[in-house]
Amino acid sequence: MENRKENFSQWYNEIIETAGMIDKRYPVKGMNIWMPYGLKISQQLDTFIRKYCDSSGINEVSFPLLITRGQLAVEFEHLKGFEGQVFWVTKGGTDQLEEDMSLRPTSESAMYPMFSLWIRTHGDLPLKIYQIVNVYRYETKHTRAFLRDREIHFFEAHTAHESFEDAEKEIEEYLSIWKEVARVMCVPYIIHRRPEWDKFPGARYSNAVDTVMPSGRTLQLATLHQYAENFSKPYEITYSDENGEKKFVHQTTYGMSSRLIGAMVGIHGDDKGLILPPDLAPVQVVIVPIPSGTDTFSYAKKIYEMILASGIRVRLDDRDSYTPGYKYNDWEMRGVPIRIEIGEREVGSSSVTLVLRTEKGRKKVESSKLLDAINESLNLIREHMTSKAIEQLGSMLKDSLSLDDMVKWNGASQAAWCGKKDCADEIEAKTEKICLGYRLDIEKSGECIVCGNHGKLATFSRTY
RNA sequence: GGGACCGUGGGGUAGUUUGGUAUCCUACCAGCUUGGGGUGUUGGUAACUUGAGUUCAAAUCUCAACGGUCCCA
Repeated sequence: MENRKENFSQWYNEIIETAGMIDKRYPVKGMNIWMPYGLKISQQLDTFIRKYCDSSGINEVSFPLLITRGQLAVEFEHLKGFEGQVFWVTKGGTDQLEEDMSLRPTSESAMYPMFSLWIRTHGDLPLKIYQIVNVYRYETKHTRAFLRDREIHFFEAHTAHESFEDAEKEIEEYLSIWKEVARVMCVPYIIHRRPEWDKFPGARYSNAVDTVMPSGRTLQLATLHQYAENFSKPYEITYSDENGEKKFVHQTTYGMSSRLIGAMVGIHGDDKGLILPPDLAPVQVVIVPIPSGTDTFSYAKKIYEMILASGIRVRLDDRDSYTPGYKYNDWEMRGVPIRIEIGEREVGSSSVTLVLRTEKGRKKVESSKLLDAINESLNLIREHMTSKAIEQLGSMLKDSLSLDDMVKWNGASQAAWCGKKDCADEIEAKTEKICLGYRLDIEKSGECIVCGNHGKLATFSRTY
């Protein structure tokens, strides 16, 4: 296993394959196979996302994959923002299609023509839907599993509202959903208002949730967009208000992707491999029996049944061809939060030995108190992971007082910025760091690090 | 968008400079052994990305495609 700190990129590439999350050998660039372990993690996360959306009154739908050229071209900025990274279907069988169709790069242009049919009156509003589907982007260079794929496992929520204010409230609501998602991932984050030139194509404004990877590059985890009437006008999504007046709806979107998985891998892992948050780990507890003269296996099986009955995701590693030591390393590499060792000592004393992935050392627990001990340990692991990740994020974010400071610092840099593109461009030219925008979760003003005019706290970094 | 490097059994590699018999580790299969931190041992299976070119002869040289990795905008 590569050293995570010194060679993060290689470590990352290696662990996602050896842990059995994906297989990168599929012969299409940027499209990988989700292997069972990786898929389970992703599905587990989707389950939480669905739960939070459903309880927030956003309903799941599923739109077709193909979008006609005509649909895509309705909103000019939107089309322009995506042209160059769209996959096109131009043939059906041997016939040229009358109209080319794109593999959705995102679903605005698929959904909004339908919105204009579905929405008639203010009684139809708000309309709130989401889907979890694959989207396609023709990245020509440097694909990277989970972080920059051509086929992307994607969550997108779309809402339509009567007023701008209602839409603004929805964006607040998105943020509370995000906080729940971040909590189960144990991933800390910072929030930005993206600069004008970097907002989503067609949006009024874009807010983004970012985090910092151990490599010092920032990673965008989620985006929350205010569209106002920018899409409802070209797509003619209107409703009649109480006075019978025709009005355009105000829209928002919320997007997340498998980058979340990449973030978890990168942020929590160590030189031994993955460390998975208890809520998302496909296996929360693994039992390793240690063969000996006495029958340790039946006892291990009993313990297994007991844990299983309590609803905890448990696995009994009864593989005969591997030694206990091999299994310890194997499950640690896969990031299983808790390991239970059962040998003749445990059988004799009616206990088990507990090992936490986030801690050194072993604990002996009486089998009668085991379930409580497991639940406590899972909580402890959540706390360990969260606090360590927060500390790590803090250490990757540094205030800079000059461009020289910024150049010297390998992580993300924070500085006051006046908001002008010229200044951001100069920072980028001299430091190779991109402007992520103003911090939305911290209010702080100061003199722009470039021009000295009034500015607010912003983040600059290399990005994924 | 520009540039560099790379592609050898399932994974990691030696061999490429100087063209000629493909190395080792790991994994896998069979057996014995072992088991509280990656058991040991014996035997076996398995590879030169693809296409075109140069040549008596190409993993090795040339060109292209595809794929991978990194750096710079």
